[in-house]
Amino acid sequence: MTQMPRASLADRAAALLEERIRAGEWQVGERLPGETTLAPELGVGRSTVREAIRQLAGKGLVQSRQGSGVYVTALETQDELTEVLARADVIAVIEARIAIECEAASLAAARRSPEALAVIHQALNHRHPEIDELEAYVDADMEFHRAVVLAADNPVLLEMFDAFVPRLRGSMIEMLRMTVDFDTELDHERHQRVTERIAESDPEGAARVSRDHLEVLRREVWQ
Amino acid sequence: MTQMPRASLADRAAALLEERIRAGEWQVGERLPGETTLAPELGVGRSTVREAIRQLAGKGLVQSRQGSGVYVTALETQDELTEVLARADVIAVIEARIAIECEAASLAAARRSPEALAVIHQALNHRHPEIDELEAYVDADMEFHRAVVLAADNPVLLEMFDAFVPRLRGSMIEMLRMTVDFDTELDHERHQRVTERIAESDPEGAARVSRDHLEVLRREVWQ
DNA sequence: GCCTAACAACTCCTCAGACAAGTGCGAAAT
DNA sequence: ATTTCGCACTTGTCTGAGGAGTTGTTAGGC
Repeated sequence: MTQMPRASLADRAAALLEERIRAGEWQVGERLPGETTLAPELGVGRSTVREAIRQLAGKGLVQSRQGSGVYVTALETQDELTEVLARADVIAVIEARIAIECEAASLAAARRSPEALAVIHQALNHRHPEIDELEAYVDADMEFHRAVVLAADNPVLLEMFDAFVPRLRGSMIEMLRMTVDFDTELDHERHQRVTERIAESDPEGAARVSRDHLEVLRREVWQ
Repeated sequence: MTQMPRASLADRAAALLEERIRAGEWQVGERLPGETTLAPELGVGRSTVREAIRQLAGKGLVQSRQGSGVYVTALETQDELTEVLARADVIAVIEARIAIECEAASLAAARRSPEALAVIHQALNHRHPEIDELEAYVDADMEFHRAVVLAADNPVLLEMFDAFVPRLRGSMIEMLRMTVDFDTELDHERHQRVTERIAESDPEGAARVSRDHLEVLRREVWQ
């Protein structure tokens, strides 16, 4: 019987690093120690550290930038859809959002479960137009839209929506920072209209209002 | 403006190898050429080839065995979306298809590139209502719908659609086998209407006709 | 005080060469 | 015929040397 070959040093180094990343030793976006630091720390040569890092890069956990360092990009391995999303431009993502959310709003209106409606209302109340911090505003916005998709009671649509969020968050914040005359009152009003249509069991109306809302977003970005 | 740093040699080598693997140059279980062969072939050093292979190993495409070689273990990485799709029931998938394809038809009508339109027409001609083999009929159907999504010119929508196809193919074939009085003439006519709306640059019409077509499908399944 | 340019000290990227460790095959010895 | 040995070939690992890009500091000019 042949002995099971123990895993290579690079494999073990990769596993060790992955464990430390998942444990939260470095947050997403943070930089890992340099190769020359990690090598003696892990008790291996520099090229072995490099191969370990490449392995994690293949899994989508880290990303290296020449001259700068190796950065944590995610805590879980990313799938193909998020990979496509990372490359796609914002317009394409918004168009896909229109597809998902209009249908979701329509289905939500058709199904209209009282519990799901309560979640939507709750998310709507979190969306104060007065929120001054951009990040909090965008997060509250995403929470509302997710509640709508959740109300559609379709796991496929939800999975797709969740793939969008991390990609869009940054762009939305940046966009709002650029837009000087963004009317939060008007924005909030549009969300209220979506909620009303769903509450009234008006699928077509819900879809239409959702579309109008997101088309505004697309135009904002396009300029 | 700062220049976008081009991908590293190792990244490009990995992409090149991945492409050749997916193209079927080596079957699952087969051995890749040795590092010392690949290095000059790809025009890079041996360590660079090693890092490229590590990257693919991280994605789960290959696996290396010391003293023996590097072997192909899979042709595609298991996607989270496809995992969800595998569990989701057919109704949920069709609903998601409605979301994607209506918007895609609408965008296709709005953009209406002559080349994409030609592809749609070609796919439509492949869809003879006389096709007696169920599998061929469904494949021709999928080809047509994919052409529509392709015409939308949105990589995100296309990725999602492609995730649907393998999941739906089997169910569609089974469903058609059950449906005794399936009217292929009527089915073909509906596809023609979609094509016409796109050719006429009528986004709303294209979306509406697409929806009607898929709603029929949903009702067929539901019963 | 503010901005810019040059610089130094990092970082990762790539290569070449050397040797270790494991595999597989064929020839030689039994 | 079977076993053993050795050789060729594979991946694994380390090191040293530059190349290339980034970042922070510092000196100089405005």
